[in-house]
Amino acid sequence: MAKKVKVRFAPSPTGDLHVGNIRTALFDWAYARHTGGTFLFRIEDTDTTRVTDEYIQAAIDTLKWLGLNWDEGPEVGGENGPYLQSQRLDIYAEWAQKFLDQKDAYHCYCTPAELEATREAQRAANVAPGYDGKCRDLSADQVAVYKSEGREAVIRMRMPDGSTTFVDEIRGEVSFEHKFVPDFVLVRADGSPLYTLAVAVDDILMKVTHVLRGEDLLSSTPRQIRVYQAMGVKPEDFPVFAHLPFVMGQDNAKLSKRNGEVSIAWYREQGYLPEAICNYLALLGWSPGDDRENITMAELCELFTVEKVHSSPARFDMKKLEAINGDKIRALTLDDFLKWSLPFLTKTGIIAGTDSEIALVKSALPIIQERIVKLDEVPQMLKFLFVKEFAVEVDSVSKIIDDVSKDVLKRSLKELEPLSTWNHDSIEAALRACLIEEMGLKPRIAFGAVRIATTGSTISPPLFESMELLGKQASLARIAAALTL
RNA sequence: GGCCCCGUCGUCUAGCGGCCUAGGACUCUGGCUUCUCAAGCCAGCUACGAGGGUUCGAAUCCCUUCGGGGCUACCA
Repeated sequence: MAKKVKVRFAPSPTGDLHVGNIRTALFDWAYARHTGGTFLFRIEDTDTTRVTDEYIQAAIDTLKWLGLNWDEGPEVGGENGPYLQSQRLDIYAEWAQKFLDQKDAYHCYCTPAELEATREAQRAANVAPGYDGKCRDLSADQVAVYKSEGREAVIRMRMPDGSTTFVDEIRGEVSFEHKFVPDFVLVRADGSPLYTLAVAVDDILMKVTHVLRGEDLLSSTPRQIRVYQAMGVKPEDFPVFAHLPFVMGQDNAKLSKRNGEVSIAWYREQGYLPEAICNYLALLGWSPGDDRENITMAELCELFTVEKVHSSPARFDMKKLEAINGDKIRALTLDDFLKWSLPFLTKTGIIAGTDSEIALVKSALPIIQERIVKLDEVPQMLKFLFVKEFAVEVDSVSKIIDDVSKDVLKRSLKELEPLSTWNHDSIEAALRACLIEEMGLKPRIAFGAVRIATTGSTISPPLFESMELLGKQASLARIAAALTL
């Protein structure tokens, strides 16, 4: 019987989680859910100079916001914790000592300057750069000399001769000659562990069965496998590796701050829905195999297999994300749309959040739902319903001060004033009768003037519905005011 | 430089030897609809990096080449 799948997402929060990280997290999560396995979330904070508590918290919040819930990890705990590597230092130290005792690893006293000089020479000589194994077999005397010089040692893993071959679930069999995989550092001179040590130890100790991660880690896999071997793990117990293709920016370089907005926090502020982000990201490097593109989280879990993941990198396309976000917004129920919209309305000060305001927003949302792509457009769309001191946009004023417009507005006022029933049907019937039929105007001319007068802009939600929501009193007052411009 | 990965429309992709005069989606262009903006509908543009093989037949298999990317840290 196959082992129960356990997939881990293990970011190193040296900044806000970005699009690439999230795509990896999404695939990890989807694979775990698809297989009925466990999704483990681990924080790789061994580089204390770059990881901050704020970034760690932000990573946790982002995953939660996206709905990528984890079964083991920060906040939820689990039997293989702790899940912050900074809290597991003693574990790594123990293993490092064991490797030392087994002679799989050794102390290296070379200074950074010496290592740099070696690399320079190798480069100049056109040979593979990397540690030359100088400290592999130091005698006690030599060690004593180094120590007397005040040198501090790092712990290096000894790479034996030969090669490492493993099967990558996405790329097939991959092989590395050890002469191109130099002895690597496990523990810094200050005693702190490096990624190379911590990642391998944790994946084994936390019983991870599948490692789905970015392809930048592909060439570090032989090192990871070397640590498994030193730990005494049998090959059949190694995790399965699958290296996901990159998400690239417009300029065909790995996505970074330079080539586009990559922080998920930014997308959140712009009004993208988590489901849209996940749907779009799912399509970057993966497809269900048919023409389906609108995929829910539940469907993703059902359909996701590593087999369908690409081996080639994908370019991030904001336009397509926007299109999907628009689709997702249109598919929202009214209550959900309201829930997502409210924060944008209050944040911009359009509404304070009173019950009556919320009720008006709720009745107005249906008429804007199909005309926005992002939630941050909601305030602009509904502003006219809430502004205390209404004014026509400066650019639009000139369009309603001509004689025709004045006539339209005067006539509208006269026709609307006696209306006893104020709804979009009655408003439309009244305005059509007088402006289109009697005055013989083109609808876009006639209604355009009324639109500017009542909503303040040439662009608005449907006019009659807008006027209904605005109310008779305010509508008429605005038309009257427009006549004085 | 060395090692490794990758290569279908502008972009994301379908395709796993004949169903391909290469399908879908986004973008773009034109049109329809229309009270603005959208949405919706219709149409159009545009791709198998190149060169060799293998085969009756190749986007699909092999080789070479070109191009892109990653790694080459006491980062991850």
